[in-house]
Amino acid sequence: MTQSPSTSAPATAQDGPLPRQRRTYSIGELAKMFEVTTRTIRFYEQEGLLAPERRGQTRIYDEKDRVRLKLTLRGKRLGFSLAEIREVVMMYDAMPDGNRRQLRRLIEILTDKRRNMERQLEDIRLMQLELDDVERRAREVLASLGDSD
Amino acid sequence: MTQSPSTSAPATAQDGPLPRQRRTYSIGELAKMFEVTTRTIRFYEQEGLLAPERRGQTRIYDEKDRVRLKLTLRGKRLGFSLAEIREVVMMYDAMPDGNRRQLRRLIEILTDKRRNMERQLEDIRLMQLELDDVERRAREVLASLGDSD
DNA sequence: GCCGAGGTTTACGTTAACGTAAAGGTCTTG
DNA sequence: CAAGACCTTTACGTTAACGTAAACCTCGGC
Repeated sequence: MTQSPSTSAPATAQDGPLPRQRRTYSIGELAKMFEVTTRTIRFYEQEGLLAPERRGQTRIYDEKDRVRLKLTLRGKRLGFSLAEIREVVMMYDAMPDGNRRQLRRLIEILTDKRRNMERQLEDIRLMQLELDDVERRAREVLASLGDSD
Repeated sequence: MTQSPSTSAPATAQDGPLPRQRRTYSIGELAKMFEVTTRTIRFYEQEGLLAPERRGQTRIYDEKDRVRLKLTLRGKRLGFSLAEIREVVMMYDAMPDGNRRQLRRLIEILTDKRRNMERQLEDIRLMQLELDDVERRAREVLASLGDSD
């Protein structure tokens, strides 16, 4: 299958209106899309963060999988471990029939993450000031280098 | 030395005005202050991020060291590797007598970090929205649990 | 004089998050 | 039908950032 935005099926004429967003993806497509390796994606599955369907051996990812991968990678960029991400993701999935204790626990976790975000915001603000400062100084020194060097 | 905010010296009466902020810290003090282990602090030194003085064997940290540790930990929280942090820190130190190439390189790195910060800001914004959403749903489900369970 | 609370070095262990390699299956295109 | 371009599993390797343990020094107080 030498590339070709994989639609789920050839779609015969009588299929009628496609069942709302029936797009699917191969592992390679997702990998390119998010600039990660296929290894990474398989690893995330192994860690319980993804659960694509299979056509034979081959993994078939749908829109939901893509979104989940996107969220996972975003979480990673923010310094969350895969375990943390999985915890939220799994609880989110189990929500509909979750009991009180689980739901409260979920909300607790979310509150915690939010605190984390707040701190990061502050860290970023401070770090930006630092960077500004360092760059300003660097430019000063650079400017003062009339001809020497 | 059963704890006692280590001042550098007993400071005899004739010392005159203390040479601007002469406070020093033991490794244990810093560890508590930043909630890390002493192992971590020694490790950072080994990685070239700190270079405290020695009184005999013992490490003596001053204000500059403390600030550097603070910045290092902040960088870590933002997902920078120690190598990245060291790169900036070392270039910053070498700045005064840095040549053009080095300075330009430093500015380049800073610009890169800044882009990183921008992305993180966006990521946080999005993540906060996600968290809001998940929590809202969780509370809904929780509220709908009149008496069952 | 020794005990406890600090400090030190050396060195091996651990964990997360993949990388990398081998060996093989399945299309499809020249 | 052979060559690519994909996909698969299995399994060992790697790196960063410490943790943990052992064995030691040193001071101030009782």
